[in-house]
Amino acid sequence: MTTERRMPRQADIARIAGVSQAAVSVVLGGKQTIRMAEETRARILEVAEELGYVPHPVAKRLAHSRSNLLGLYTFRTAFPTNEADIYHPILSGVEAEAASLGQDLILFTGTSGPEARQETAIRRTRMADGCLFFGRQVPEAPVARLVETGFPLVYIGRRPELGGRIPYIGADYVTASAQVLERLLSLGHRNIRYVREPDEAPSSEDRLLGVLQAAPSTQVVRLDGPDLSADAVRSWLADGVTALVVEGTDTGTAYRAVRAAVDAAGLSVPGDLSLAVLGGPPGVSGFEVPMQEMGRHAVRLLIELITDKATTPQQLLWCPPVAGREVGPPRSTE
Amino acid sequence: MTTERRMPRQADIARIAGVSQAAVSVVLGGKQTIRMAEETRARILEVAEELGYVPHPVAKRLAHSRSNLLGLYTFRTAFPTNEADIYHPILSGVEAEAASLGQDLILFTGTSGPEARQETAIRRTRMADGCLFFGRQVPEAPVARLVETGFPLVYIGRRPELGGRIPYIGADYVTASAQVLERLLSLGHRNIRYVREPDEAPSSEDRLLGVLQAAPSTQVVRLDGPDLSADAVRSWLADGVTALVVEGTDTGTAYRAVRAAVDAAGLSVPGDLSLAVLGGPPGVSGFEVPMQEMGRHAVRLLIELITDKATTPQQLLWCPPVAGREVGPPRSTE
DNA sequence: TCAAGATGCTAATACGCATTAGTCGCCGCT
DNA sequence: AGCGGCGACTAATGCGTATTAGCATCTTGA
Repeated sequence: MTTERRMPRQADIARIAGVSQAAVSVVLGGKQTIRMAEETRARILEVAEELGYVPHPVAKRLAHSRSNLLGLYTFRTAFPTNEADIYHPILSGVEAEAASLGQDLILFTGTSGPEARQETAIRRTRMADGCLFFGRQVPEAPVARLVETGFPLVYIGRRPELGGRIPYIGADYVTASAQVLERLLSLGHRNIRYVREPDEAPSSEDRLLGVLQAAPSTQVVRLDGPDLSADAVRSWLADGVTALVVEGTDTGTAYRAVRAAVDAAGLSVPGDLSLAVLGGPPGVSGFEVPMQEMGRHAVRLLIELITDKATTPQQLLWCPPVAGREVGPPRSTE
Repeated sequence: MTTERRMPRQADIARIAGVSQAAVSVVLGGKQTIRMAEETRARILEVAEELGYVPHPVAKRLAHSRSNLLGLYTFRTAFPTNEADIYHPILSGVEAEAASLGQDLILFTGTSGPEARQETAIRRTRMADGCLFFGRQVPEAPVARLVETGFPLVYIGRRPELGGRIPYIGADYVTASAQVLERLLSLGHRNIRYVREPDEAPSSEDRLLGVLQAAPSTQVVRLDGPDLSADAVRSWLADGVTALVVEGTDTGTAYRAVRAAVDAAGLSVPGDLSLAVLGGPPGVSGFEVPMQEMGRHAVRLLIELITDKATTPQQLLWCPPVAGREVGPPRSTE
């Protein structure tokens, strides 16, 4: 036996309190710019309380164009069944920051499907005040449309596309990578090998840049699959290599491959060989990608864009170095 | 140099195509009840495509239609930093089903904060076409309001509150628990002890009901903290107990406590003692709570409620039994 | 030839709120 | 007396869509 009565609206309050709907809006909206007799204000508040008035969020949004909703476009599922979820910390940061700023989040589904579905999902993006985009993909046409119409969006991860007009929060891989190499150099390593993932991406280029900047003589090897043979590692060692630096990514495949090969070759780390990862699992020598912080900053930047207060729409965050146990002085080759 | 053009609306399409806004709405809305010349319809669609028209979801929703947005109210953070996240599989199911039904999700933030904030968050719930609620908490007043005004909502987990008017998707703990006990009985166990969590909840009562239904002579013990002593377990064994059944919950504290105590007592499982959990970690003897399925069903039920097609607004799902390695025949006490 | 019905569309309005541009009465001042 | 100004409010409008009632115009059939 549902009562099925309507929710009270401002008009109801107005009728009972004997004022206009506008008066109700003014009082409940807490506007100080408009004067209202203390008595009337009190009466309105009283009636509102009595009726259990709750502003209708949709109407509110339609009227003043802010919904306090931020979009989340993940290009994949936001709650993957897969345990090792690299985005999780970012999302966690996003949620925390959004909560503290009073913003709710819209999760767009169908972002991982075929291109046609993806595109309709990108359109739906507009129902939020602005949208966060995750990951490496940039569907140029639809994203360009968003950017051009001034729709606030922030990518997580550096994006040079569209002539550099895409706002983003990235990590400063160049500096962080350079620092890792500098540390190796200062420990005495002179023959260092850098192992890249097969994949290309700005974050990948940035790491390489940092590596070569700090240690131009570094030899670069590109993995062509998810595996690396123990023999390959042995031959590097024979060439005098004393340290391996591995690209770290979402999937961490390169690190796993290298680690497996090194173990298979029966080498001790860092006794026989130092090993560093550029943005790897927590605790491993190299540096850490500040995931949570990226999420938080992305939300802050997005809000700035929404409120037209953005100062720097493209920011790179500092990655804290990790000493770890995988790096040590080179084995004396004498 | 942003173009800063407004998003096109129906009125823009109407002007260009030389028809009324209503005509545009009719055509784009796919209404068959209203006749429209094939030519006009084509023209409108063409213009819409050209302008890249996207319906304004908020306006759509205000105008008594659907926005294809489902709310998610978690009473805690949706992306906890904590690794062991019991809700994750549910959320994963929700997301998958929502995606396949073309629904996006709104994550309400601030749902774990102080009561006042929680209440404003519950209000915001109306932004969506309907909302999923997670967990044990039922803030009676605001939820009653939602239910009474006919706002579609579905709880995940059985909820007897509000005179049983809350729609939910739960798990059939009674049957599942009874089956576990029946198995123990059929293996020959006669002296069984049931270990409950300190906490009370419908799901907790259900399990107890099932236990006593299948094996009325079962002794019930209630934990009063997160720990259990090895001595307690030893004394049970001395009393002739051959099997322990443990309540399983979100946190899994009871199971961990019992497992620790049994190990500390130096007992082998199931050699000395059989051990079963009512809804525990995957693979452990007892039964499994179909998390993913609950998520999926909840979404389906919510959609049914939204479209007024709900047949059974309260459903309990079957929990698959898990044989596992922790249950065996009782030790011959001769 | 004219009523009845079909066809193709539009005008008007609702949804619930925020906001802007007033309106109205009254007081103080010259 | 007349004017400015202020305090306290309201009327009107917009936000972008969906829906309903209804209006021309065109076919038909008798």
